[in-house]
Amino acid sequence: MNPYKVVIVEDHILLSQAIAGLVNAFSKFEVPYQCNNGQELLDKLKLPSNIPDVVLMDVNMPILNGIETTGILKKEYPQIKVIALSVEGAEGTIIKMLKAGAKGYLLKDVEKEILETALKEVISTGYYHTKEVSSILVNSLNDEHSAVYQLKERELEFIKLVCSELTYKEIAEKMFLSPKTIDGYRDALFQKLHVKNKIGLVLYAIKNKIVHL
Amino acid sequence: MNPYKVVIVEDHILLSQAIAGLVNAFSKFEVPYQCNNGQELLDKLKLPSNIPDVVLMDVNMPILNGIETTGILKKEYPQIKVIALSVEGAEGTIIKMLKAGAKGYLLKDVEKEILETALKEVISTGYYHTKEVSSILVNSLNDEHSAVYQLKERELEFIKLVCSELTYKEIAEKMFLSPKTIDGYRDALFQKLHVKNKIGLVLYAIKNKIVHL
DNA sequence: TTGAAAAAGGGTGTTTTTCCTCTTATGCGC
DNA sequence: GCGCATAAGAGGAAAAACACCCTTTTTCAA
Repeated sequence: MNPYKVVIVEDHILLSQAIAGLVNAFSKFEVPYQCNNGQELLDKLKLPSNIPDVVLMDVNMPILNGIETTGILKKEYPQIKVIALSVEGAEGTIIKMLKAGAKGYLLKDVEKEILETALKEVISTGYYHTKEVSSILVNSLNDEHSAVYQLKERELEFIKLVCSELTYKEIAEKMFLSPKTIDGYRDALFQKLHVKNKIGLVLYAIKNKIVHL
Repeated sequence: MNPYKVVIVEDHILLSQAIAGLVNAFSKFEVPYQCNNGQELLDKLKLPSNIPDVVLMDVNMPILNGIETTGILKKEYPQIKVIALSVEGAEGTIIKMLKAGAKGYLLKDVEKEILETALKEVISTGYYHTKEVSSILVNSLNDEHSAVYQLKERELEFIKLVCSELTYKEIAEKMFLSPKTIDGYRDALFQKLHVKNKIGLVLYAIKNKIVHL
């Protein structure tokens, strides 16, 4: 039987090449090609012979990130199993990836044996999660960390503007809202996110990757 | 002639193993062992036969990080060439690593050919820097990004307190200073760091690892 | 279609932040 | 001892942030 095709989507080329080396060394798996970002993958997939069995997907990438890409794959190519591969263990990120359709989530500090197990499990059972990810999932079912999912588009926009050193007056202008409405956004978020002031909002935003540094 | 010994110090095991695979594939280089953090390396080095020619050093690691470890190596084992390997391109970090004694600084998104070149160059000429790192070095010689080194202990303490959602009044109490003196700290920092307000201060602190999330 | 909920806007007052200026101390070279 | 730079400390006022309580408009599902 032919080996399973595993495509790596990862912008850190060194890591990408290195993982490809590992996967090619596993029996039953091969890496036909690698991509630097989600858009490259989508371009490749237009040719049916390029469709892999598994995608090892980095989360943070330029142009088209792992979350967006996984979401598109789920719609367009549901037969492809996506395993997320990330340095980042932030709950928000993990949950976003899983919601987008990832079948597994590996932190980049796993050993190669785990990677091989994950590939085999995803092929045979359809999913694979490490203990760490499973426990994070359970913990975040209904605590304040999942609040990020209840934030509306407008609130996210607001938070991003707060993080760019603007005053509320300036934010009001940018969002075409009255300063009073902005007060409302602020007060609502303070309560929702359990923070005391602007600083707390900024810290929350950074921790939950609403803004990037 | 014997191949050069290259030790990888990296807490992300998958990446560590992957890089080891790459390096072992280079002619003239071999990886005798790998470490998960700086402390493991120092333990290993107590046995003279374990002393390598080059260390590929991650920057962010638990227990003993890359900057501290490099500093110790410079003193204790000056013959070992350290090449920093990091996902992070923050100027502050790069400068700290180079000050600590790193002979090269590679971002983890370099291609394996660059890694091989870097190893060869460091062995033969004593250093290797990519264009990116060189330009960062030049740019940061005398602009505001190097300001972090001019910050006094008290100012760092102040910034840390700002980042913990305290008001200036509360900070004044914690630092046993009048709120008006705190005003002075704040105004001085705004000017030094070219930020407009508290938010800017917080962002600066996070970017430059004065505080951690 | 109606009524509950969410979004937008408003008033008023307090607290905190920000900006500008000023004095006092401290050290340092001559 | 004298001038001079430099840092700590502080006053006053304006701006912004924060808190609390309110009304109108829109949305959307029962």
